[in-house]
Amino acid sequence: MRLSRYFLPLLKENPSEAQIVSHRLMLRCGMIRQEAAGIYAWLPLGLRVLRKVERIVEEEMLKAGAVQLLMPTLQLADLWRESGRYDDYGQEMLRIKDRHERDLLYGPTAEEMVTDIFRASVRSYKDLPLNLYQISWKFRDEQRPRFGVMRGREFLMKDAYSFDIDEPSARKAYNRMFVAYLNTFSRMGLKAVPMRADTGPIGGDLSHEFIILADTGESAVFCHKDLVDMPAPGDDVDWDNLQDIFDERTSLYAATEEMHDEAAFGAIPADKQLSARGIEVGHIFYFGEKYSKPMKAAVSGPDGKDINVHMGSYGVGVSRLLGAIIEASHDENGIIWPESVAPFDVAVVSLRVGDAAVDAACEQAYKALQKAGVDVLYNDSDDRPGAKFASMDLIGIPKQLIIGPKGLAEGNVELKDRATGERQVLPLEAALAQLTKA
RNA sequence: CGGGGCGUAGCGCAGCCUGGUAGCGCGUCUGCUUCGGGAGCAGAAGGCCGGAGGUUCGAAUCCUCUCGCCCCGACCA
Repeated sequence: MRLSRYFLPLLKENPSEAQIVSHRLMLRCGMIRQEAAGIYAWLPLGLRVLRKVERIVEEEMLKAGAVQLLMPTLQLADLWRESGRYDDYGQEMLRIKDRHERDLLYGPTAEEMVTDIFRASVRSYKDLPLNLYQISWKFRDEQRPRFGVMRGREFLMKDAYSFDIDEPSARKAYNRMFVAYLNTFSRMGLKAVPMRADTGPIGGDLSHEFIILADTGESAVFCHKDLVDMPAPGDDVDWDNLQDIFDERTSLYAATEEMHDEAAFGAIPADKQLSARGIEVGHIFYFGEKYSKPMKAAVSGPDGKDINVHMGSYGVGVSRLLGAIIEASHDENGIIWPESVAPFDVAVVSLRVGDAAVDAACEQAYKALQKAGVDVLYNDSDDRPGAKFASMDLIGIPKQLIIGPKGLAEGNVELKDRATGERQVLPLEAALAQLTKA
């Protein structure tokens, strides 16, 4: 992508409404634009990151055996009357009437609809276990949206729903999501700690929140310090037998404020007690027959009798994750994107647009990187060098290939690492070899 | 939903108290000179001062009502 043909509306000054660093940086980088309280347009740079985060979520869901579908954002109220939640949900649910005066709602979640889809097509226990998920826009009419995409009213959520024949099988499904979540967040450079959590209006009796520790987090959390740096389990696991991993991660104390037990926390050795704030990026629930029973989602068991399916649901705040990643990875100059979610892998920075040698070297680099499948942003704007350095640092591209007349005269370019600040001076070919070898 | 604050140029703000031709910085456009960490000079464009009523000869400024946004709490992925 040539910057001169791109849409990247950077802000030099901090917008006054943005209080936390991720919100400020997302606005300054031209990733998002607020259209109403808690409602944002995703500008090209923000959308690129959102898509990369989505892709990681999709890949990890696939490994865990979940199947992607896409349900409508508008749902019929009648479906929610079946489960009883139409009246329970309150004003957070955006209610709409169509031209025939039918009650609709903009989905804040989709347990009812996925259960409806399930019960229409699945009749036999032999089709289980099943996990259906989607990544789609949700709307919750929050009383007080804030902090940019961290608490929007409209937000992108991955929501998965598991269907099993009985509780032991459902717990295995729960464990698969538990492990998939640890791997997902780890790939984004985040340290997520699973914590015992309240189930809220989703219902049920087993629930964990995945928390990123950050001073700007909205929740007060308490946990054993050893959980924070515990590495993710990775892909090389037995997906049908994850109980040991689950037990390892849940035997140490970790709870959100609502579930906090001061006595149990106090029993942790003092130097291992961690009381902090956190950002909730994922939340998983097991709730058994809460929906399958009232909505009559049953399958025939081995003995021919109908059995209500045992369900769980599993959410990841995809748009919120962008805020969490930035909170976890930035410095005074801007965002430091982990390579896995960076909007571009490499920025080719021309220090003298119009200089024949510089232009030729930049074009050569741009084409070679594109050909190698590298996401490259070619900064061919006629800004002065200082302005380019500042803006490329601001938007946090992991590698900057800096090409200017002085270096070229000696046969060299400069390769800069955004995270470490480390710079190498080397010939263009060597730099390209490094950038394309991965 | 309780409490507080703010709406003036794309962004950040001053002007309002004490009514009298709407300003500053950044950005944008033109030209010239520049060019390795947010350049300099010269010129230019851009605002029904959130909206509606009212008071007044005259309202960004005073009064009333509205809409929107932000912050603190309560609530929530």
